[in-house]
Amino acid sequence: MRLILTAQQRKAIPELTNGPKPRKELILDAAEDLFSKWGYDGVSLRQIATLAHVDVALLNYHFGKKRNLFEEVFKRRAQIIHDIREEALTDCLTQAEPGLPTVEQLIASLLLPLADIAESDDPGWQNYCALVAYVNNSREWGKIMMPKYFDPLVQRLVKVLQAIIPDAPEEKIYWSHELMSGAVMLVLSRTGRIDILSQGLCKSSEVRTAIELMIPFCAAGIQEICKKKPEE
Amino acid sequence: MRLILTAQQRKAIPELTNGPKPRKELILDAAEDLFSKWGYDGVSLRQIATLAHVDVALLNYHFGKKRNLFEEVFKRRAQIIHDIREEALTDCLTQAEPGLPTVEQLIASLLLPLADIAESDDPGWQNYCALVAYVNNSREWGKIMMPKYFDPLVQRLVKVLQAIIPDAPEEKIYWSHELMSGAVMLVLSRTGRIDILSQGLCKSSEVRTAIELMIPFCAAGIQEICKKKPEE
DNA sequence: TCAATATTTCAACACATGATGAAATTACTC
DNA sequence: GAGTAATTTCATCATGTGTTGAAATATTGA
Repeated sequence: MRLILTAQQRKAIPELTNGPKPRKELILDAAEDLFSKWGYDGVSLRQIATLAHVDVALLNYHFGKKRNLFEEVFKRRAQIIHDIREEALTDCLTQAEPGLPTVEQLIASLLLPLADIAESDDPGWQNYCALVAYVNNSREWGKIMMPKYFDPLVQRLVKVLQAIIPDAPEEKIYWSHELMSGAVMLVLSRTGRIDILSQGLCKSSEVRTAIELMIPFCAAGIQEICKKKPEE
Repeated sequence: MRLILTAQQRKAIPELTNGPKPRKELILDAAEDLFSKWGYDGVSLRQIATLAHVDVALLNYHFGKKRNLFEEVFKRRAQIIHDIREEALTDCLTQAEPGLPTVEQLIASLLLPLADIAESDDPGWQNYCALVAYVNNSREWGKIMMPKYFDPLVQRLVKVLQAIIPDAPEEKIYWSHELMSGAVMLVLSRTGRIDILSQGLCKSSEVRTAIELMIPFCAAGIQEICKKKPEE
């Protein structure tokens, strides 16, 4: 049996909405799925090609080397996710005017969009969230991809936090973000560990639950370590 | 030039303390180093053999398949790290008797040993910490390795937390741990991201700094989300 | 000293990998 | 419909992979 359909055959199949997806996107979808689950080195081009029902050589035609395919997968949704979160942050700030939002409001504005995205109907977005977590924890990719697409927003967050908690030393703000970031990323990667640990009581698939708890958790944490210590 | 020394040659070199390390351990050291940096699939047996100055076939002789080598690397220090932390936890509990420790004391008893280990002089321990973070975030390894060597202690932690905050719903305790766990693991993996983000103000190599901030951060977070909400 | 055992090396295997050039097919434009 | 450009397939390359058996060497114990 032949799983790889010709372009003709694919056109003949009436897709859900309208017309077939371009093969270039099928490849990105498959790559996103596999990379998010097994990491860059854990996936071969042939696995991707098979999942996308496409010839291996086509990956090279559309994306060149493997590294570049990975970057394209990451880039595809990076801008979208950035824009959504930036808008939420801006809304949060304007709503608080002429004052400033609370720490909790601020954090919520950046985390709630992630919950929406991670629990979206589109499995592609779910995979992508796990991919971001993978990249963030990766030595090789983190320093290349995150600064470009995610750090600008973090810098804005840091500035606002400094305005809200003016006494806080800058490094504590950065470390606070690091801790929050670790929590977010672990939740987004949905490792299934908490399911085992809690014997089914908690499910790592319930990203929104986790994020809604994370907001007060981190807000309290940040305020705790940034508050003025009593003289010792 | 021949980098692979015979056992004879190796014996001739007076090692720092006493006698040469058995080759089996040299292999584990090299594997630990590389696996912690590049992950399971990112490292080949030949890379490990080269770093250990050892023949490739020797890896198979001592450890069998690659998967097994990885497991042995993980196991080697897992028990040690568990025992250290368990003792610290027990100490914390006995010191608080006949009462209970505070949330902060409890968390500190489990996190401070990690700071000691991660900032140990032995680079092997530093690598190992990053390896634990890798395993914890990994789909394939997390469910296999963590439940066996790390979860028992977490279960004890959960029980004590429930005793300290009796009103807290069990799932919130588990989620609290998940969030803390994410923060710890990101710090232990020392990705270098915060160095870039903060333009050198914070260094991901300073694990102790991060962990000392993390303790009040998480303690406040846990108490915040576990406290009784006012009626709405 | 010598046999038995454990360790280490060597050479090679079958297979998977990323990559590519050329041919075949399809899509598009006039 | 012919001709051009874009897309897709096919066959293949060189290299790297994990793994293994057999030979060589070192170690141990009597």
